[in-house]
Amino acid sequence: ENIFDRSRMAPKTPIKNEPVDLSKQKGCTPERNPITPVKLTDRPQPDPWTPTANLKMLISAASPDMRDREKKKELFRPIENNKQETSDCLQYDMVDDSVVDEFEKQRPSRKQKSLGLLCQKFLARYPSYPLSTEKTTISLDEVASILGVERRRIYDIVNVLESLHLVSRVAKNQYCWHGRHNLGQTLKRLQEAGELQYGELMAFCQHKEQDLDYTFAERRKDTNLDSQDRPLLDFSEPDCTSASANSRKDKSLRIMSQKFVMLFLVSKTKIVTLDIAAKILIEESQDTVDHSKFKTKVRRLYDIANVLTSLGLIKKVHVTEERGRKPAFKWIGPVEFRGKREKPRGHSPTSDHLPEIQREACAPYQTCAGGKQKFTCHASLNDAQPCERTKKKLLSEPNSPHQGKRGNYHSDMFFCIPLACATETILNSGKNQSINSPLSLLPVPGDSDFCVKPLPHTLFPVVQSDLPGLSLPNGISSQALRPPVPEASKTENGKPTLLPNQPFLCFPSSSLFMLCGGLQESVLKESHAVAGNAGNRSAREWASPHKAQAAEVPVHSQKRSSHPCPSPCAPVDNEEPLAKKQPLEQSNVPLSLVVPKEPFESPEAESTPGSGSTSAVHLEAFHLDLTTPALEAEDKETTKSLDPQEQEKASQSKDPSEPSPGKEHICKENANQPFPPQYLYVQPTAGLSSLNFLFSANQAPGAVGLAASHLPSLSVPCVVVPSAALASFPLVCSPAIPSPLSPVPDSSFPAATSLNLGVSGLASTAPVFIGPTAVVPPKASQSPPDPQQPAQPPVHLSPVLARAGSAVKLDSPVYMGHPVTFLKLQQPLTAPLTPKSIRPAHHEAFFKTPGSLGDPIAWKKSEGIQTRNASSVQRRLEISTASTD
DNA sequence: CACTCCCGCCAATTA
DNA sequence: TAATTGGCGGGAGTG
Repeated sequence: ENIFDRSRMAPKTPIKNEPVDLSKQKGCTPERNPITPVKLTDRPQPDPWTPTANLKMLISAASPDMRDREKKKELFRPIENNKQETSDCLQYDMVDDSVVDEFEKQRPSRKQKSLGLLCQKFLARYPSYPLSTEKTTISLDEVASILGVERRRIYDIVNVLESLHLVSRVAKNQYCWHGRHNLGQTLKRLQEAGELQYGELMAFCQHKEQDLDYTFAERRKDTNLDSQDRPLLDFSEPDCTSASANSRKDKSLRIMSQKFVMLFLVSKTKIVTLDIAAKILIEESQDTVDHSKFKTKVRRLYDIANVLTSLGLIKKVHVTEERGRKPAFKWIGPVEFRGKREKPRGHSPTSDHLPEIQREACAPYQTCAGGKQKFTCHASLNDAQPCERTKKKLLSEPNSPHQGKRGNYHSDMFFCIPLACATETILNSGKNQSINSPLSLLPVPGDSDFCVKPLPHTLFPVVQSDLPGLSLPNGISSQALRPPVPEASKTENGKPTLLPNQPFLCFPSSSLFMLCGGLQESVLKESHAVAGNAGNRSAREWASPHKAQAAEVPVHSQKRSSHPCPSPCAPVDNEEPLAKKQPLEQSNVPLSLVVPKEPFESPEAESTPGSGSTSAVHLEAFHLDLTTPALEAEDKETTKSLDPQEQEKASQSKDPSEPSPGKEHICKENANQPFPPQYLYVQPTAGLSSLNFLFSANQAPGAVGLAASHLPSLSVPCVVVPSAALASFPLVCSPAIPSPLSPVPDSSFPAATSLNLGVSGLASTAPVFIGPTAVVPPKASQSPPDPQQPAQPPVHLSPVLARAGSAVKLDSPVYMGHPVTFLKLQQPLTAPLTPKSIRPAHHEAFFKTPGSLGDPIAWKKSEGIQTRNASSVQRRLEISTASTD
């Protein structure tokens, strides 16, 4: 283990010494002895101190120069070096502070011992942007002794840094320092993941914090899913990670850290209050939040916040709310990640980084996939073969036990993220650009498949058989997913008319998105014009990622450290859409928490993306499966529920408008459809796998019994589409209503959707949208009735569905005509956001929905993963039901 | 008193 | 079994 250190260690060590001093900089005078400063004050005191001091002394004597030199060397880069150097200088200065320290020494105040200060010292020892070539190893023992603290403290720091991939565990006692080169990507991923998981929540929070809290509690179950999500977060680093290292289970601190960061990234205001964060982060299933638990969570958040503060990512602030002033933290780090701001230099991807880089750039998906394939799939979306692979995998794997495993990693989850991104975009969509990308995103996953495939096909009668797959839990996810894919392909092939016959369709989250996208079309269009192709791509990629996720799901990922993928999506995403999107989104809301994005966004994008993401996260397996299907659906799905998928596709195709290019094809085809079919679309909830179902207004409800078993039986025209990427399956019920969508201008998506559906076959009159997405509202408004009806059916279908129904009820009150809301969610995403236009409504809707969601929770618990899936589904359902209107 | 959050026990995991 | 990790919460420092 030490080996690594050897070469570098020497130099570094010295450096470290200096750093110590740094912490004190504030103090004042610069003096040389770094050692003295902080530590002295701290307690390490006598003993430790001495030793440390000695070391420092030695270092200072000899090393200072060494260190500098070395650093300089490392720093080769001009620019970065400059910065670093500067920092170094600072450090030195810090050291100098020793004088001041002396004063302080006498009384080591608590502050001096703070984790934040300790973290600063720790960070001072390493370059923010280390040369790629050089790997810096960190010896915990060494650092602990140098900094004069117990090792336990170092763990606190390292765990948080690890969550951001600034370091990775190489071996026992050994961590590898990566610096901030990939911070941008990591943040991006987190943002994406956050969108999926927390988008909804954020929205809620904004509206009703308290409610949210409750919601959260309810969702906690879902949260479990979150745990699964973790993986997502964990992007392990390729290089350093040692398989062994990862093992630890969950590492709450790591996960919490990532989630906490996600909240900031998802929050429009970039301000997160501790209490809200704690509530959101309390994963446990327990509804009741123990006060003690809450306190513990808050303690941890402080620990994390201190580290993040030291990293310059957040700062402490106070939010004055009605109830009073609350401690909060504001994100002051980068908001846009494309460029990876953090990485100043164009650092070459050096050895260490390379892997990651590659991942990011090209392979990211693969990487993530841990199951590389997954990513591949992603890519594959573009490439036929890969996709197929993924599909296969999905098919096979998904079914396999793994599904749920989180083990796999989160990375998978990440994949999902793309969706999230999309969502975000959507949110932003208000803004065209962003929107475009989002749309594209949404569509992408499925799109490519869908689009490619003839939308028309999509409509084939739903195969009930497919439904089975849908059946909740395990089977469902995998199956469902699978089917979709095949279907998609099939759709292309030919099963065009699904819709007509089928009462309802289940769309993979992706599909949903698609739908949403449709709604957003307008937006998309706008944006697309700009982004157009690019958007499509992104979409594809995303889609593929989803698939990948699905695929990956089965695969386990590495343990914590391994993160496979550096966010595949990121690369792509970052580029166009994301950047655009994000900015927009954020800007919007002032709320303390994340606020929902723009109304539009919320609706579609979110729904879709969110669902996808969510599902991915939570359900992973399920979602994955589902998603996969969508994407890959062709292969798999065909077998199973191709039809549904197709429908979904169709629906997607509807969406296509949004999606950009590829999708558009589909869309066009779909477009043919006169208009939105009526259906209810249920967004998948945020993180979880959500199943999106489209119910034809007509059939709606009852007819469709979604229950897994039912589905098949249902001869209904339902189509279940696996959400391609995500697991979530949005449900759409097409009521027979016609117009709801049309009204929805904003939500082009809905409209589009409806159209598609209608065209596809659903004759349902009024389309109802149920779903998190905002889209719904418009539709909903128009077709108020639907929601309920649809809801009922769902109930039949599966518990989930039922819930959905129930949820719907709940929702209904909330929304006025909006159907909305989604269910899911704990963290999910939520799509909550619905479209901007919707916003007001959305907000409410969301909230309300959540309430409805509560029921779902129960379900969730019922079964782990499955539950999750179900939950998501349920949620969706609920959403759908809710509002009708 | 409320907010922070240090400290370190001790369980879970590893080696 | 010993060592490493890290969850957790008592309770102290600060304002």
